[in-house]
Amino acid sequence: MLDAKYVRENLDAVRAAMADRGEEWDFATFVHLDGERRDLIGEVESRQARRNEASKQIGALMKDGKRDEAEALKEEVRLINEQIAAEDAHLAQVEAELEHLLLTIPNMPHESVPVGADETDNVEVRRRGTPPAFDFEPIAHWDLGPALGVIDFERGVKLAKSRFVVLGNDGARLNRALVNFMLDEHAKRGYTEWALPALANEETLTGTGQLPKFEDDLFKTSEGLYLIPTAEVQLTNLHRGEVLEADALPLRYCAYTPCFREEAGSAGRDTRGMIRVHQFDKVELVKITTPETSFDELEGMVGDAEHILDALGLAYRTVVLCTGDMGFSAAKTYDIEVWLPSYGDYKEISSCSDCTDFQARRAAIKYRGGGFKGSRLAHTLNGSGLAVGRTLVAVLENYQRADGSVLIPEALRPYMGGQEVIEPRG
RNA sequence: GGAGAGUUGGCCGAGUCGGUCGAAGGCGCUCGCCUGCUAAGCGAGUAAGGGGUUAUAAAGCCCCUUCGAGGGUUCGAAUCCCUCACUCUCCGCCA
Repeated sequence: MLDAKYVRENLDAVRAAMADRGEEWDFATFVHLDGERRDLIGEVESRQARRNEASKQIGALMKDGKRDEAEALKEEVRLINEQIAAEDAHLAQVEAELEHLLLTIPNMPHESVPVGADETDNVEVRRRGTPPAFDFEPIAHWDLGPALGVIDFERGVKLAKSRFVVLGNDGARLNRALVNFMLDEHAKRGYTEWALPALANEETLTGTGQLPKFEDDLFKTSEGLYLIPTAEVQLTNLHRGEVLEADALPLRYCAYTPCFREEAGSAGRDTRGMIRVHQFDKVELVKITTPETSFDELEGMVGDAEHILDALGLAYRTVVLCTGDMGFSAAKTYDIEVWLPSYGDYKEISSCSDCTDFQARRAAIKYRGGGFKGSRLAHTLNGSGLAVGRTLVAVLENYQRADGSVLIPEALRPYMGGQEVIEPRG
């Protein structure tokens, strides 16, 4: 959420930013509601001030036994209250509309973000590793997985519905190895690990920006709770409504959770395999920091995510998303894309964003003690480190061999009981 | 799921026959004084959000709201009434 005052005082800049994002937003209604709100507040408050004054006088008069004078004042206050009630109702309606409007405007892109319309305008910042050169025709994971007995698409559909998958045998074990490997590596780099609820309430999802605008992307329970689409939601909201101490920052958190996405609107995209599914595992990184260090922390977070790919020996490239491709809450986002032979291209495996104070304002995450009076909004960052399902896919596809087996990257072997190869079933 | 107790400022904790309570006291924190260093001591300040004022710097000043949330009674509610949420204790159930 952007600050109403900021929008009011920087209308042109915000308009330009929304144009860069390719976003429509109702500026005219905002200006109207914002002005109306302030007018109403002025009126209501001056009446309240008069009422408070009169009430004090009544108290004093009653003490002095001047009943008649007190009664006259009581009558005046009754009238004032009627006026206040009417104006208050109007004000509440205006504020609700304004609030809703503000909750639907995306974050301002950082000045370093390239302006562009869509993913073709993203800018590559680095490329590491070399895609494997196969002396045989590599098999896509949607064929390789079932052949190895490690991925079962049909049974995922049977148990739940389409776009759910089952991992079995060495696949289940590899998945667990990846989770543990990632968490251990991030712990070494200063991230504190958390275990979190897989469900979250409306306030939590509003805090990080999924609600109210993107409810269609979420699974919702009959009790009004939502299945989390990412651990970012929980890690960031851990400190919702809190005032943190400046010297405790930055907070660096990580967590493994399952993630649930309705994937509404993506029918027909990545339909084969387990690239886009309703439930997947992810290790998430979140930082809460100060405005001064936030963009440095973003660079560090990207490095932490890339480290996992380096350690697994997977080829990848890192891109800065342009204004038109960035997510709702982000001021700047780096995507890390891993090489997938089945796509013959790099495919997103991590997305690291600096949300500046956008989520902090929604979630009231503040800090104090930074050499200023009172408290200020913190900055929040989040990044995948990494999407486990896609990492598993990348390992299978990139480490496959001519005989149909898959070599296990050395870094993972300690997590697989020393196992070095996944052999075809049978 | 049933019964009872509770929910006050960064933290702890006073505060019910309704007004002088945004709220005693303590801790913590900030500034100043004192002090060979440290410790202790002394003085002042220290909730949040919003509106206005000012030069759309900072500070200040004025006003409004907020004592879990929402509603009610009243000229006036932290204090009385109702509903809900959460926490704790006991019982039940259970991995």
